[in-house]
Amino acid sequence: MGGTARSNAEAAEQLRRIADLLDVLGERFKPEAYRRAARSIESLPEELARVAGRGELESIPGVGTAIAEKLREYLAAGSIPYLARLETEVPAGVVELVRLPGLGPKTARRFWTELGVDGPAELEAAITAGRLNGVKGFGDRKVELLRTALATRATAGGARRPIETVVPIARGLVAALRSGAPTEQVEIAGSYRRGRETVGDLDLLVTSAQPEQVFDVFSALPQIAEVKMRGGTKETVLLQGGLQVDLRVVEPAAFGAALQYFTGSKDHNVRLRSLARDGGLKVNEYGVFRGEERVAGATEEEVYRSLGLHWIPPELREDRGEIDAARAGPLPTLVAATDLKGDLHAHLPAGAGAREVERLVAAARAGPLTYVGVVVAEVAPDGTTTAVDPAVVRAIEGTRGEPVELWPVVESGPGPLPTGEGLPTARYRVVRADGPVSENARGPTRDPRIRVVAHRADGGPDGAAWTDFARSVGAAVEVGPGRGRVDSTVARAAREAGVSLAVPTGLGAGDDEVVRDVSLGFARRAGATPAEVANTRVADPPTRGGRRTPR
DNA sequence: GCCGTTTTCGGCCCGACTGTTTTCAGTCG
Repeated sequence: MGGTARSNAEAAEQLRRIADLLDVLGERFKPEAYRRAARSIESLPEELARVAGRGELESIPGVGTAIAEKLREYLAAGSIPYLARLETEVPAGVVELVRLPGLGPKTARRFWTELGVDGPAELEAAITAGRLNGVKGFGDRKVELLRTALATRATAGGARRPIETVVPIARGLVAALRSGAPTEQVEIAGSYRRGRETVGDLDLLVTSAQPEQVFDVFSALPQIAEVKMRGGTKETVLLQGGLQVDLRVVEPAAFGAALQYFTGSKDHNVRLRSLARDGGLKVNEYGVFRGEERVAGATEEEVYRSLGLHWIPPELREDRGEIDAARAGPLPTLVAATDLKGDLHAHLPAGAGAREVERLVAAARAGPLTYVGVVVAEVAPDGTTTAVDPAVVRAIEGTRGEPVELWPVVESGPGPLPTGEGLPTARYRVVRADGPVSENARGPTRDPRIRVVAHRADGGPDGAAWTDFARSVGAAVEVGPGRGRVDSTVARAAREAGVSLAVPTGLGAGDDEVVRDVSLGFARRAGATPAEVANTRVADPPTRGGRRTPR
């Protein structure tokens, strides 16, 4: 395979380009079909080529005969002739026009076909030359909006960002609305609530008897850079830093319906609404209706119940079979913060002494956690070892039998552990997936003391190889944010292969709760129950073969 | 282009907001 790998992400990108082009060509339903297939492929837990190898492309939701054929072309040749043909029909600049805020496919097509304007630069020139004056549908205000869109396109903050960077911002906004505005309920909906790895914007939902006052307070918050739009029930703003936030005010009787609606995902909602239609009901953000009568709306539970479904945790609302499951019976209870009884992998700050050990114990006790695996020595890829101060090791060992036990841990790469390097005695190993997990690396690594496989490093093995490795040594896979994150897709594949997950609690990290909650979100998106998470167990969890390490 | 415990054809979620509008089209989420 020359050049870039034929990744699922790249295949999805090809389908999205087809969708964009079809949009401009005025197709009605095809673009959404291609985008739905793209989303589906992106969240696939395995490589497209393997699915294709089994002849199962058509079993991917949203992929039918035509798209499957295009995917096969892509896998074989790295390109799709249909896409190439569309690209000759539509100038590239016209697709760029659609990316400008407030400008959609209809307008882009008009610019292109009626005015010969086929790109942002050409549009800029046309505006300057006054060629839009007198064109139907383009008054002064509209032209001004286009000018602004063109001027800000380079600095658009529209990209999705990692959820862990958005959590502190979101919590600040919620706190401000709860304390400073006349609100009753305040929740964040959208992909944030679904715990997605990345967040494109924030959807805030509140109930209030005085929407105008809520908008006034919100508009005046110091973190808000610009109010983009404000109506009677919703307001859209841009924060400093470019994150877009939509705030909606609804009445209490509709709060559950609105929360459900704005939590999504889009595919989940589409399926839910067609299910409702089949049952003679209508679902919108105000409730579930039979004719004029509202039969549900105040809580999410009653919305789902009125459709004959058990409540579905937000993290599972991706139209991957959860609706059928919720019709058949209650869904499994997913792991939650209160289930976590310990942390298998924590670090002390560099140069830590006995005081930092005490601080860690106090933080764990507040958790409340009963054990913490603390890294006392790290082996770098070149074999050099960095160990904590011997006094710290003694302090850690001194917690044996205490309400919070600290367990000394060695962290290394996947190879065999160097011997005679002055390593402190460790209870178990945390392995960084920072090198190739080949057979000859795995063989000598068969070490029953490997408990956690963590930190997928850049350039390290992919999620599947890593999961295989974890299974082969009987270890749990650590999920969570950050560089080399293990996202919910990898975690789901691991869980389905029978591998336990480890959820970091963030002890010793800057903001404990953010790391813990984001990691929990990934585990929940993977469908993990408490029993499938290693650090929900109270005692020292069993290693491979169900044995317990000697205590 | 996809999809089907009413369907292999005829559907495809639905409402808020804006601008240029005297009744609606386009965009967005």
